[in-house]
Amino acid sequence: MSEPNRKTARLEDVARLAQVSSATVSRYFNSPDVVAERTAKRIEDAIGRLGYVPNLMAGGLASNRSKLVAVFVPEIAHSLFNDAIEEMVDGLSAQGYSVMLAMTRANNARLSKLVDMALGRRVDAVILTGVVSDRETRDKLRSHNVTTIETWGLPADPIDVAVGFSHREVGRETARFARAKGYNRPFLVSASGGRGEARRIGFEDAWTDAGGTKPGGVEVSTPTSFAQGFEVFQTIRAQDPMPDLIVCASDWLALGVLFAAREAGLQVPGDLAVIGFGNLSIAAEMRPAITSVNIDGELLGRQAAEVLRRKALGEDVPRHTDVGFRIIERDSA
Amino acid sequence: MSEPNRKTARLEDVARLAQVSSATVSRYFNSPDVVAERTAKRIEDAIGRLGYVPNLMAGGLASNRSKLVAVFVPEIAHSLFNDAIEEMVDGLSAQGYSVMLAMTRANNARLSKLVDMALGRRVDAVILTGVVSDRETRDKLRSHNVTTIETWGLPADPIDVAVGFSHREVGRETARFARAKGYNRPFLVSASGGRGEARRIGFEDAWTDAGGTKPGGVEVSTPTSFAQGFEVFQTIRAQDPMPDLIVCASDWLALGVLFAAREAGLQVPGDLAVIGFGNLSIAAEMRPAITSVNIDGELLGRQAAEVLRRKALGEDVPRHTDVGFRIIERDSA
DNA sequence: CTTGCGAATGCAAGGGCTTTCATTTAGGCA
DNA sequence: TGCCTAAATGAAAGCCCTTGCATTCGCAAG
Repeated sequence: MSEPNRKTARLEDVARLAQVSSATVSRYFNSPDVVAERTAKRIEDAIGRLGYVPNLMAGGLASNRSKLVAVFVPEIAHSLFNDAIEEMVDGLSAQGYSVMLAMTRANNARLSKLVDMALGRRVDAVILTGVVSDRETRDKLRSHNVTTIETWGLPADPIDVAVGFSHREVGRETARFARAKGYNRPFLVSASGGRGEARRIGFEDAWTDAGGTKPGGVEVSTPTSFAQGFEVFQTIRAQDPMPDLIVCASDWLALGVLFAAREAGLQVPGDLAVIGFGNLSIAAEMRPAITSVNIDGELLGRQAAEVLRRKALGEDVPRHTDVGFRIIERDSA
Repeated sequence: MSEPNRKTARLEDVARLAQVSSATVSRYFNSPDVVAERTAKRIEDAIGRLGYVPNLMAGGLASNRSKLVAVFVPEIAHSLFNDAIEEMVDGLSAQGYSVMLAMTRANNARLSKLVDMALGRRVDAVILTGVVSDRETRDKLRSHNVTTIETWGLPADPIDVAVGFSHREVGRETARFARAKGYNRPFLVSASGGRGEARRIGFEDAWTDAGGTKPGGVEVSTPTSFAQGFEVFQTIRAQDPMPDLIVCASDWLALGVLFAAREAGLQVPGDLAVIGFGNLSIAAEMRPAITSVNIDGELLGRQAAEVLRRKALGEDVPRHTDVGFRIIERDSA
């Protein structure tokens, strides 16, 4: 930092200044406990004087470990995953991993290109969050033998390992909750795609198993939005008899429904109850606060990081890890 | 993909199979136009057969260009920047850059650590989006001589270059807009921190310059939220005379204010008008749709990518690029 | 003052690519 | 056919680290 170094400092420069070999400096970074304390001091000093920052590309090349993780998401602008991702990124950073974020835009051609980029950087792991992968991509990931963590869902046949929760079970549990709270005419606003359907089916199953009649519903396209909730309310309104509980595929939808309901002069939950999904912070902030399903993003991130750690040590890792979910009861249902 | 290769294929393996030197294969990837068509065909074929994916770490090491860009943001969960980031990531991907996303959590110690990580990976550029950097970090970025793009704001003395817009001018323009629309008693819900203040001051200046009396206001902490808007409405309500226009530091705030106003039985914009900032998609979806200030995230991303391109060619780049902004007039004001 | 042994360090061979410079090839023209 | 030039390709020297193995050091025990 103080030296007017023409080029960026290298390991060897540090070594020379600290009067050790570059191997020792390398060890200082990668296995500090093996370096004598006095030596470490000298090295630290040299690093500071030179403003040295290790070249992780060279390191990765030599060690064949990149300390890079690619996280794939469909999008970030209006994503339900953001909270979870945020916590996941935190967890990974804490373990020294850098995170490459890639947006697939629910587009398989893009996904494939981005996977190539990730593989090209020899990422230590690929994390797919709510991403639907096509056969080709799955094969590529498998054949390249990279740790792949599918998360959010909990697919029966994961590419490598899955850390998530059962959407089917979310549906079931929601039905039980609804029943316990005494609702009689639930209406499902479900999202298109495997996970949304799984929740719908789970709800329907548990509901009819418990003696209810198959609930009405409507399917909306992902990503779900506030506006969709707004619109859907018109459909709901037209039902006769009107439902007494709207189970939404996302908090955005719930917000829209709730808003439209209030505008129409309905009391929530008095005239119409609403349940969301995702537990976005706005669910808690809204008045009435929205009952929603929470996924523990932090736990998810920690488990993902844990999987990486164990894989790195060559340990066996279960193919499925269920992190569960929790219905957060608030005012709206 | 078909060959049972024990290790991942290397450039040399491709070269051997295609009966060319590895230099030629390298050229096939990096300057395709220089490779004869017949040769290219053979190489493509070999790549396909081996399922070869170039090792970007090795490439980066050799070329001293990583094709990696680090994007720093304070957070992603409830960020105003998400739309812009999304578009920026798209723009950079299109140019072959991978994006490393780092969250600073508005914490300088974290920022510093993350900057080290980025520098360690020898990123081609660092993009700071709405990130406030301390002196130490600025110095480090400067001394490491990495292209640094500060964006969202337009600081007077950027670390390297800035691509953004003037928050002061947003404030001014909003005041002009308010005046033109005939509002008389604006009230500012401003965000703490340099950018929020700049907008407030801009508004106040333009408003008083035009003969208005200094508008009332309240400052809220970032990140701004729906709940804050909700709360702030109570303060607004207590004003006598009540303001006729609430200028909010974010669409979240605007949404909260609007919601609270509706609950209180006020007509928007009849009894109370609201302006947001950020033009989140929910601003357009809301009923009444919220008048907001739009930043062209795509343009921002394109300009950032353009700066990288020109810097890479050794061209001079202006230290400031103003991408402007636009007030989107909708129903709420 | 040896000897032995673990702890600390050094040596040197890669890791997979890019790029400069040199060489070969192909094509056009006399 | 022969020569010249441009296009295409090849050879090899790095880029900056990590790590297995060899060596040295320091110190306790004999």
